[in-house]
Amino acid sequence: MKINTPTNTVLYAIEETIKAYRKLSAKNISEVIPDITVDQALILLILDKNTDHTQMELADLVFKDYASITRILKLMEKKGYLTKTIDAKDKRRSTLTIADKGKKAISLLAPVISLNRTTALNGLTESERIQLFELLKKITKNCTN
Amino acid sequence: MKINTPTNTVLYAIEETIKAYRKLSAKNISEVIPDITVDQALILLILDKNTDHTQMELADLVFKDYASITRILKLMEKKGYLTKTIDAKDKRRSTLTIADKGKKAISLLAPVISLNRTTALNGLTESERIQLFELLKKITKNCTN
DNA sequence: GCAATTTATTTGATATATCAAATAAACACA
DNA sequence: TGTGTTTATTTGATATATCAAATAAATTGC
Repeated sequence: MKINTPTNTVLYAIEETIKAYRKLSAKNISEVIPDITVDQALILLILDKNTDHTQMELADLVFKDYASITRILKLMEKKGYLTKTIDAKDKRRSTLTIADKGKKAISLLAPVISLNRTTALNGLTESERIQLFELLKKITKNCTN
Repeated sequence: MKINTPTNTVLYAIEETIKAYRKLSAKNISEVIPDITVDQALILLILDKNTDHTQMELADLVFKDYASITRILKLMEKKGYLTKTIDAKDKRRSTLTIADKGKKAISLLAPVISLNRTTALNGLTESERIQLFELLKKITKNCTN
C-alpha cells in the first residue's frame, strides 16, 4: 500500500505549480499582446536589459536548449519583434536587435509580467521566498551532480 | 536598476528545478528502457496502481492537457506498452490495459523512478519537504484563483 | 422518446523540448 | 599557413503543450 509521502508528492507539486504559473502568465500576456508567447515575452524583457547576449547565454538564462532558442528567435523575427544580423566579429553569432514593434511590446509586457510574479507569490513572506528558493536550488543541485 | 530579488528569481528557480529533475529522470529511465519517455513511464506507474482511470482523470493526475494524454497514450499503444478498448458502459471512453511489455517495463521502471525521487530530495529533511510542498501549493492557488 | 445540452475524447494547428547530427566559423599550433 | 579541434548555431526527427474546434456518446428536460 503506497502512501503519498512528501517524497512522492513534492516533485508533482513543482510540476503543478510551474504549469499553473505559466497558464496565468499566458492568459495575462495574451490580453495585452495576443500573438506572443510566455517564452517570447520573457526573452524580449531579457534582451531589453541587455541585447549583447549570445544565443547560448540567452538559452542558459531561460533554461532552454540551444535548438529551442534558435526556433523561438526565428518566430519572433518572423513576427517582427526583433531582427538578427550576423555578428561582424564572430560570424557564427548573430546580433539581436529589438525592433520598434518589440519595444512597444515590452512597454506593455513589463508591467504584466511583474504583476504575474507578485500575484503568484502573494502571501509568501520574504523569508518564505528565500527558503523556497534555497530548497529548489538544493534539488537542482542534487539532480545535476 | 533592477535587482534580483527573490520575487524575480523564485519562479525562475521552479522552472530550473523541474527541468533538472526531468533531465535526471530521462537519463536514468533511458538506461533501463531506451524507448520510453518520462511522461510515459509515469503514466505506466499510475496505471499499474489503478487501470480504472478515465483519460481525464489520468490527465489531471499528471497535470496534462486531455489532448496531450490522447497522444501520449497513442504512442504507448503503438509501442506495445498498453492497449485501448472501447468501454462497453460508456462508449466515449476507453478501457486502458497494460500489456505484458508494459508490465515488464514497470518492474524495471518502478525502482528507477523511486530512486530519482530520493536522489532529487536528498538532504532535505521531512519538514523541509513539507514546507516546500505547502509553499508550492500556495503559489499554485494564487495562480488558479 | 426526442431535441437540446453536456461530457469524454480526438484532431488540427502551432509552439516548445530534446537529442543527435550537420554546418560553419574561430582557434590552436606544429 | 594548413590542419585538426573546438565553439556557436542550425536542422532533423520525434514528443509534448496548448487552445480551439470537431466528434460522438451520454444525459436532461419536457
